[in-house]
Amino acid sequence: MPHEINLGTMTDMLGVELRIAQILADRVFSGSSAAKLAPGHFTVLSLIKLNPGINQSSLARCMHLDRSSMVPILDQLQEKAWLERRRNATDRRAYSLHLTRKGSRMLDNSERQVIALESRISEAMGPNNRDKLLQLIQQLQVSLKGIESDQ
Amino acid sequence: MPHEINLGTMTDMLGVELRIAQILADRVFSGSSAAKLAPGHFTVLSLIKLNPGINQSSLARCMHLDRSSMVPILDQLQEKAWLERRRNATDRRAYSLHLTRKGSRMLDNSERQVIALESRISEAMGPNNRDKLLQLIQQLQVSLKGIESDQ
DNA sequence: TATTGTTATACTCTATAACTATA
DNA sequence: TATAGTTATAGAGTATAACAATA
Repeated sequence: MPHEINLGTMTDMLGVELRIAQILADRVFSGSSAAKLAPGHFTVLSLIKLNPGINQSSLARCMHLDRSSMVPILDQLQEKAWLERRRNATDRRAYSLHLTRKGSRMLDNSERQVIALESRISEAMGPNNRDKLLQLIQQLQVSLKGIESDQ
Repeated sequence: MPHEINLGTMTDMLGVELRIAQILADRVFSGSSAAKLAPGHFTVLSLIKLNPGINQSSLARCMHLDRSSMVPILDQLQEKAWLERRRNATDRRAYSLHLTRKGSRMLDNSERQVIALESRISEAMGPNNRDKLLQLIQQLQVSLKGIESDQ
């Protein structure tokens, strides 16, 4: 059996398809040259880049994780000297998270390779489809947040 | 801070947005009444329903997991008497996987509740958008498989 | 030789609950 | 009292390597 039969693996449920797509995406990311960064680490550094100075709890909420789950992730990133925890001057309970110069360089480098990967996706599925997909995934997030806060 | 500020949490990278959407989707699924089934279990049972008699290795490949990772998942499902491993008559190395009556009922029941959830998503983001999103996610899977087999 | 399923083992990710320090 | 961060701990989920049975 040289190739997998693809019939019958497609459901009509978003959750199922999303899960499979994400396993695949992680695998492709990890197999690419962007993989000096773990997939989850890439996400964290990207969010800190977009929100410099964000604190740990807010970052956890962005990713829909528990505060305590952020700690070992941030420990690892700090150990690699890719981010700094700076005591927040006005609220001394909190840390402000910032990328180090080294972390910025690492992220920029990975981003370039992710962009190369995204280009291949754009090529494969068509650039309009790729952009539409991104927009719809973000819309889905908003919808899910609405449903979550209801239930 | 009653609600999370949503600005600055959207990247323009599929991988990042996919990851966050999936964490959210799992959480919403788990918080819903469909949650008698773990999100991963639901995926497995759905795929067996679509491919009755599939063997463990093929199922693992469908989900892009290692064969050995399927074992404990299937053990759990078998323990709950939701699926059967039947020795394949023609290839006695392999098991054919089948839902039990009980497993079918359980899955049908969860599917109904997933469909209800999907309806809420359709309502929230518009039915056309929801359908388009599903189609694009499946297209993404195909594209990712192409890229994976290259690298 | 190759493949199917399994085991042993280890690693990663995540959550809960309880703690501390600050607010 | 409430919140930010941490710790201890436990539970999932996953992979790698090696094995037995079968092809």
